Amino acid sequence: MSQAPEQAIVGGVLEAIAEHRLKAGVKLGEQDLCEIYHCNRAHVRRALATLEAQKVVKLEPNRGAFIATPTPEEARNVFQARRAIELVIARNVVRQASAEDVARLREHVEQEHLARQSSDRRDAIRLSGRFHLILGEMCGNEVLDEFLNELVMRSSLIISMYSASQAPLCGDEEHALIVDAIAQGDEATLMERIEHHLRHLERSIAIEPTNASPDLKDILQAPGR
Amino acid sequence: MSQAPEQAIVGGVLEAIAEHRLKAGVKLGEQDLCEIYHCNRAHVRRALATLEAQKVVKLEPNRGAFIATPTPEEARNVFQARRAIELVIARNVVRQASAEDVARLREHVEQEHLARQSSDRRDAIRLSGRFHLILGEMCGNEVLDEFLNELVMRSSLIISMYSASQAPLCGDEEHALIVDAIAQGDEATLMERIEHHLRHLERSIAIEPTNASPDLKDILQAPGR
DNA sequence: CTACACAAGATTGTTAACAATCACAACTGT
DNA sequence: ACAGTTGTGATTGTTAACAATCTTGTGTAG
Repeated sequence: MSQAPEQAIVGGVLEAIAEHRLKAGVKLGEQDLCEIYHCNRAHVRRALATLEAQKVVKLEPNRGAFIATPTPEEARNVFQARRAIELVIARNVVRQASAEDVARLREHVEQEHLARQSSDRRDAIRLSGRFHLILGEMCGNEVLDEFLNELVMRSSLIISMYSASQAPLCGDEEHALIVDAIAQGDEATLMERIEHHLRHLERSIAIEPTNASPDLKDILQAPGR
Repeated sequence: MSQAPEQAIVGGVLEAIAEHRLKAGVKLGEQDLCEIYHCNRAHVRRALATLEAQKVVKLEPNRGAFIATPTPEEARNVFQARRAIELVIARNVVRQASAEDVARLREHVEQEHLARQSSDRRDAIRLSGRFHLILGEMCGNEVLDEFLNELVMRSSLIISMYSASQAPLCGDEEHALIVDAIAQGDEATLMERIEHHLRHLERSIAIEPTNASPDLKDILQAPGR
């Protein structure tokens, strides 16, 4: 089977969520997706099944597919799971990080800094979440990496749903401090910083759902695609 | 949309894996599944997409769907992830378990004991894995519970793939000792026992793939379905 | 103005048919 | 006997069409 259309749809939806272009509760109409991705409905329906298995989308019988809307309890569960996973990932990273790994992380933090200064908010959001995903890639355990990917995506939905104003970014210096601890091989400090960072992120989210129903075509066909 | 056929297929496959009736590498033909579950191919293809998203099945273009075959590295990653997840779950359980929870766990351990004595191996296997899933249900965090479900399922595949002889069950008394620690609210002991138990299970698996290609109809239409 | 009923269009659910690809058996040549 | 080629049937990939359900707009009554 050719999975190209399915992969394009799944990847496009996940990316739009990561960049906060696609919000919780938005309806993903089958025909809309067919037109956006130029494919047959069978591909769309399969991609939606995949997205549902990944907790990205909720399929409602006879009504269609909607981006998931996490409850407050689910939000708390996601952040607890994140702390569990990211602490293990961090431990793996600090134990095996090479000089190249550290340089890559520093480079990424620098890019975050530049994106903030250039007021490119979408880029800053993407890079902010991406920092955590790079740690997952480096930890040497693909299972943990996959879980982290799912948790970061679900965090994105939670953030876009429960942030009254603009989505909060990770603290300005917190990523840099995390990289410092990795570079120094200081496991205890690293764990503290990761825990502090994630609790800080969780506290920065107020429980206020925002409402939005933007144009699907604009979102999924973002500039640069 | 009516998800009944899709759910039946996904549930049936997962259950067959948990009971070691369905082994790593087995081909799941679309037409076979249509006949077994009396549904149209569209349902089968969607269920297979779901199973792939859950890492249960690997879809190969133009060749079909095969039960996943974890590599040795993946096996190690799964067990490391399991230790990370199950330790957090255990901590949650010991902090919030009620008297009813403890009674439920003791009842379950007793059932495991009876299944072992009655030589009902399939039941013993199912109950053995189920003990861990009950802890997940009790931990009050559905995200962790979902991850645990996936990890236990993948462990089942690893066990059925890498065990040269009969699938090892969890140690005879280890579950009972875990329940004791929960009953006594002894968090430190519980964590030790969980860690020891999981490392014991991991060590009991030899890296010897077994080969089998049994009849799909017999497996998915097990007695009692 | 509000509430209810009905109809029409939109959307999702389902199926069957055809196209494309692969696996395997049979045949041929060395 | 073994290796290579070809053909056939099986299986997967894809599409379109029809059925079923839902949503929305319009009309009517109070």
